[in-house]
Amino acid sequence: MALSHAILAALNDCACSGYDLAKKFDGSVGFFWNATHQQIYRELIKLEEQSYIDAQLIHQEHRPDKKIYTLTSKGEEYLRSWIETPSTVSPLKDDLLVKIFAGSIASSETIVAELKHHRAQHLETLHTYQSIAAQVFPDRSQLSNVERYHYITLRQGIGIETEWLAWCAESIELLEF
Amino acid sequence: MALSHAILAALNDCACSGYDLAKKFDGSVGFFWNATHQQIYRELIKLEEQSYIDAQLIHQEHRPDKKIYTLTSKGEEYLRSWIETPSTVSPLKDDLLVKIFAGSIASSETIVAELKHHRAQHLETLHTYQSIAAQVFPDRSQLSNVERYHYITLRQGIGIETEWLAWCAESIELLEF
DNA sequence: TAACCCATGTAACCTGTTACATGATTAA
DNA sequence: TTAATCATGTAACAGGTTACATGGGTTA
Repeated sequence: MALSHAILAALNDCACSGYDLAKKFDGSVGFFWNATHQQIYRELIKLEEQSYIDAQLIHQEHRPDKKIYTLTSKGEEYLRSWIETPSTVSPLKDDLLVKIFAGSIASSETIVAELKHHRAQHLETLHTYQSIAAQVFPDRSQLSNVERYHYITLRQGIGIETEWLAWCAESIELLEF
Repeated sequence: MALSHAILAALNDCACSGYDLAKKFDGSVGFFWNATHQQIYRELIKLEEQSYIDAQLIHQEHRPDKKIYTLTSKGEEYLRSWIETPSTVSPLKDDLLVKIFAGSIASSETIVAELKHHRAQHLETLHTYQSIAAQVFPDRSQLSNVERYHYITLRQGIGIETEWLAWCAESIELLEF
């Protein structure tokens, strides 16, 4: 039931359509929870059946109609009670580490190339996070309550990506010399 | 098809039964790929059908019989070719970050308590990794090829857990004062 | 004598992925 | 005129979770 929580969290941030949500899941919430548009549409139907969200049909000229979803008070209560229930650390699923674990059956050049490839991806993600930090949180001493929480999640991304980069560099060195 | 790779990687490390694999997925490979025993048994059947692994039935007195699975050369080739195919960074799925993203609908005490709870879990994991490092890799200048790769994955765990701890501490401070 | 370990499995269900489908509008 | 954007959906399948089931052996 975790996709539902991510959707409710996104809708709590701002009411929007399934299509908008799908785009949000490519940024913001999507940085720590990924989902395709099909999953989102399916989940929205269930959430509406459970009265956690309300849909308002918006008729548009020259564009397909859309449904704007809003959290109901029941949905908000449900989100809050989930947040208040302690959880364990989310399990990892990481391809790169599986590859490196079995790395000895390939050549070290292959593994080093893959590490460099991942280093480039992490560097790009770090740059994305840093530019969001500069653009949406230029003044860290003046954060609203909502902003402070968003900023904390951004800091996590920046810290973790920085750590990945350091580890990639260290591992490449260990394998090249 | 990623569980299959994790199983092949585990079997490449050492031939074992489904039951042993399930235990391995609570440590070693399990640190970066989790799976239940039901998933493992189901996947083993498929891998055997595809001739990526071979089963040898071991009859035991006073204990249920068991099947020891070994990688075939076809399975090894398949694992190697997967490792040689570049992959993108694995997507995240993290409950805590979703909770914090929507943190403003709960009290800051709730969020701080959850951060402390997670900090304790990360500290425990870090200790686990550090004791493995001390016990299985006491002399880092004398690593075999296989050990070097395992050591690199352990270093990742140590680095990431350390970063999580730093982030938890920083976030708690931001919310408490 | 209760609980846990060894060892494997079935069944039902939920979640996630991929492909396909529609149809108008807008920018290159 | 080609591709992308807006907006929603169906269908089939793969992967993951939870509960249930068996039955002997060992440890507290």
